[in-house]
Amino acid sequence: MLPFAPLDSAAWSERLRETGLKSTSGRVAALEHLSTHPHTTANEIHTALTKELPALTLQSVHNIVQDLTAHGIIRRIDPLGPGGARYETRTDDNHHHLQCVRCGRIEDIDCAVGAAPCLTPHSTHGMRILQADVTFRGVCGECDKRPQP
Amino acid sequence: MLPFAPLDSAAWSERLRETGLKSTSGRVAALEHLSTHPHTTANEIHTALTKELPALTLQSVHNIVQDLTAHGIIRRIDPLGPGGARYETRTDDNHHHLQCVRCGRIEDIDCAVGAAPCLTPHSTHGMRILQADVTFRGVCGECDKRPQP
DNA sequence: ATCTTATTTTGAATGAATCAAAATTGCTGG
DNA sequence: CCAGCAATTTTGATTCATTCAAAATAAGAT
Repeated sequence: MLPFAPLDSAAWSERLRETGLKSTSGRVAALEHLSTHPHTTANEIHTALTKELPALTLQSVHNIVQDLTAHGIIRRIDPLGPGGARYETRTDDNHHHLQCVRCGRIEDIDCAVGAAPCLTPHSTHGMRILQADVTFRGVCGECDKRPQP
Repeated sequence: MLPFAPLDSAAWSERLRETGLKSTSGRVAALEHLSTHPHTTANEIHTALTKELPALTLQSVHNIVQDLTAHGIIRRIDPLGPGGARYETRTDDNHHHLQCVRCGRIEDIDCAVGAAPCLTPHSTHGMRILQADVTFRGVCGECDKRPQP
């Protein structure tokens, strides 16, 4: 079970309108997919939605994730390594990530503190700190069983 | 003053050979540039070195940063937003980053704990944690003065 | 000095993301 | 319910970062 129940399409529509954005089938479908499949790329979203929305183009998916990111409805992450940007719908809970250094898999992990910023640096270089992004790197169970290549 | 004195070219040559890599002018120049200009892209390295090494191609710089990363001599970071991968020579001190959300500038910041992992998550999803990557996001002094666009 | 092999160059190709203009769709007010 | 405006998507092309393969070169060992 996900820590946050994924919203249904009506709820996503409402959220879009509240934010001043139009509710379109592409946006709602992308949000539904992202909430059940976190950390997916624009490409993966497009592939997944092409069955129910054959007309939706990859460029539109790029537009969608960019617009939604700019309005704070989704969050962009740029994981280490190849593969491009990934997106997620959990934006306000200050959660963190676990990434396997072998297979690249990403998992969510709740923040111990909860509120952002959950850490504060010693010296800030004159910067006003808003939040701390934490990514734990390690080796996942699957990859740990397998001998290294 | 940098927290770690940048190595001179002889020292970088030695470090390369110790690692089992050949010491080439491109690699040494890239390492010298990276140690004095942290968080630069392959493109920026190439542009900076083109004066002293006109024959060095961008593809070679990509080869170089990839090889050096694979051997742990430099570290790759993928900052949020556009612009591609960046690299740095500080690999063993478990330091963290500050990134301005407006201009994208990145600064180094020493880790409070020092040894990796400096944080441990509550639930690990069965993953063996090696280190914690922390990036503080905020608004730098420069951008805070300027009114928002 | 030469030989072996790693590295760089050359030239081309891929993949992610962006841009501009035309077509379409959602939503507002009549 | 229909018309009209504006936001959004599509279409088509382009840019940028990165990778690939084969040929040329240079580093370091013998």
